[in-house]
Amino acid sequence: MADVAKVAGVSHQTVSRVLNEHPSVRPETRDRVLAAIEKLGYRRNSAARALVTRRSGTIGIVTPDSALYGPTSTLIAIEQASREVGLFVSVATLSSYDAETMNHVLDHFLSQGVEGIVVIAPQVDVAAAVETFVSPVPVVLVADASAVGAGVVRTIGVDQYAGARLATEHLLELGHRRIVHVAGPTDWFDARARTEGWRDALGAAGVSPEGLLVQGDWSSACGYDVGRRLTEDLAGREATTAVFAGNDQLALGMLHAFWEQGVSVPGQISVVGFDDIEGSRYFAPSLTTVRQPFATLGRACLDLLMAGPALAEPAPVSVAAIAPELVVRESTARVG
Amino acid sequence: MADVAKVAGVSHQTVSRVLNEHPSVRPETRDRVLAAIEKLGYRRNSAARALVTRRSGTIGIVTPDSALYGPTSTLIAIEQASREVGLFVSVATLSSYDAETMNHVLDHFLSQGVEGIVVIAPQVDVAAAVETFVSPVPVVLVADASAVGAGVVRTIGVDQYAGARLATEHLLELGHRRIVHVAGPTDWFDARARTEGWRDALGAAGVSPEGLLVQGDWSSACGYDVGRRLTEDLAGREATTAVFAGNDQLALGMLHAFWEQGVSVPGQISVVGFDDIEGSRYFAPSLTTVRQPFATLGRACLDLLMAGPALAEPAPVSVAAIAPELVVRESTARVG
DNA sequence: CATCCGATTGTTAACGCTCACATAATGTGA
DNA sequence: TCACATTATGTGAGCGTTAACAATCGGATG
Repeated sequence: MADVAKVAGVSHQTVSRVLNEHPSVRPETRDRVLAAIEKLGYRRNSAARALVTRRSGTIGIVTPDSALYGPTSTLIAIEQASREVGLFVSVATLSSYDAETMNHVLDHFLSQGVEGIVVIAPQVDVAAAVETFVSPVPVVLVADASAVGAGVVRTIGVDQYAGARLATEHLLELGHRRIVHVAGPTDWFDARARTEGWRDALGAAGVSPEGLLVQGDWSSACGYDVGRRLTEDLAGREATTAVFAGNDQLALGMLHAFWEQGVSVPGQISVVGFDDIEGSRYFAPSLTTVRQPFATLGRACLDLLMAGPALAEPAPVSVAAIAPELVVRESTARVG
Repeated sequence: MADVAKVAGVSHQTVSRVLNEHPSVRPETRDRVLAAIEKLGYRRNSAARALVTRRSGTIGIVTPDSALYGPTSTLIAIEQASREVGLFVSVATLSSYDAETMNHVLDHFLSQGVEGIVVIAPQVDVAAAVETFVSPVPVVLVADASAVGAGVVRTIGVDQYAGARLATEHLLELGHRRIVHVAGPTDWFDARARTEGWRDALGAAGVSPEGLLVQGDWSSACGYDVGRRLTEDLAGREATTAVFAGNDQLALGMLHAFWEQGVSVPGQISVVGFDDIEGSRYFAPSLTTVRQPFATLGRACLDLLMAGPALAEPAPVSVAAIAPELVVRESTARVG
């Protein structure tokens, strides 16, 4: 910077002013400085800048290391939203969710001078680990509303409960009553909320969920197994006529099982998924599912992060939920 | 740091020594400093550290903003490999690949003091933009070997060509001759290499690729369209008996089209994909495909990045290719 | 004509850390 | 006992930037 100043015949501070687009710099001077910068191929050192301003133009994102659709999509969405507002992101993935590891990661971010931290916390223990941390910069938790505990952090997420109700009510409207739900792992907020939504929708329609809940994980393999088992009691009087899968992968596995067994979907059984993953439109048959608006989530997440002064007192507790959308395709049909 | 020094009754330099695990600090002193750090909740400011050392324990990853399987998986893999060696990552996604944008991003990384940069460059223009950049830290290009140009960067990638040969030879061995290839966008290295592999495998078997190449993109929608068209000429004398899809999404779309039209896979036509995406095992039928070893890629990428002194002269040009693996499932069968 | 104002530019002092070197403390062998 | 390593610690400078304040200049004002 000193070199630039010398070439342009000004002080280093004037160079700094030009760089920061300070208003009171004569256009002529500015041009001279710009020319010098260009000539010397000068680049401002952002470490030095961060040192003095205490800002870095960077936010930190913490995410579990799973490669599952939800967390991954969320990560990408936040990354993109950040780029739109000119922020860079630093990413840390967590394989264990104890408070110590979490603190270590948040420490790193903090000492890097991040201006905010987003924690993608699909699982209960991740959220719990965050609660123990007091941060000088805003922290946003991407999780279900039910994750809010001590509440020093702002929370946002897609309304999984509403999505599940949407899905279940869709099946109910088609006349289904025996609607099995294959749930994801119980330590996932999403799984819990979806199960709740399904249960409540059933309850509202006067249907008992008794015996209709199947505990699973998020995998297609699991969906396949459940599909096989379901096929067996398809003959019975009290046959299942519809399934609400915890996610599209589960649905895919089930579809595969049904296809293999010659069970017609939606002829004999209707299937609804959750996520609208890339390709679910082309399953056999194309899958009715619940689409999560990740782009919206990403932007909302950043809005929340940037709301209020960066170094404010503990942020106001706020919880926001984004409405998902039902995408009706060919895997669901009127019962009978 | 001055505060810590005061509490511990030492100089700031000694604190610095403790933090950097310098050998010549008396254990007793070290403990005292550590206690003071703990007590004060002190965190080292890495901006200041980066300012003077010009290192940050962070690497930068540049990736196109597409949410496609390849780039995304690569990103995750590198992130995980980085974590394993204790490096943090900063991510920048690019939506345009001109040299200016690329330079801006690399600038940011550099001024942040990254110790290395990984550029995920699935497309030709991304790689080209990198070539113009001279970096004081090592740069690794994740791309096909054919991306190597001016060659100031090290290149690594999965051997798409070999994968395509594997896939095509598998079909050839099953007796197929009319093997259509649905290729990805021509500005993608992967698409080009896969097409080449297919063409060469055909050539080696004495089969002309004439009229068998279909230009597509990576989408299921495109696969579906091609599938529909293929169905029409399935009646003819010179019928296509197998398809090598550029990726699994394309394959999924085709499978959907065939399923819809009542075309039996692999009875009437065999299908091979590429990627082995989550779920391809549960397509209808389960998909024969080529698996890319992303975890290996991530680790290799980091090895390459960390090989040699961080601030060395232009790194030796090196190109490494990782062998993919054919996963045979039910979408392929002997012809006839 | 002296004074004050705003626009522009320069000067100096941090920011928090590590590096190079100086100094003090301890041990070692002749 | 003394010179001489060796180990442990302290001192001062400087990394490249911005913030705060000072200084200069050309009017406009009274």
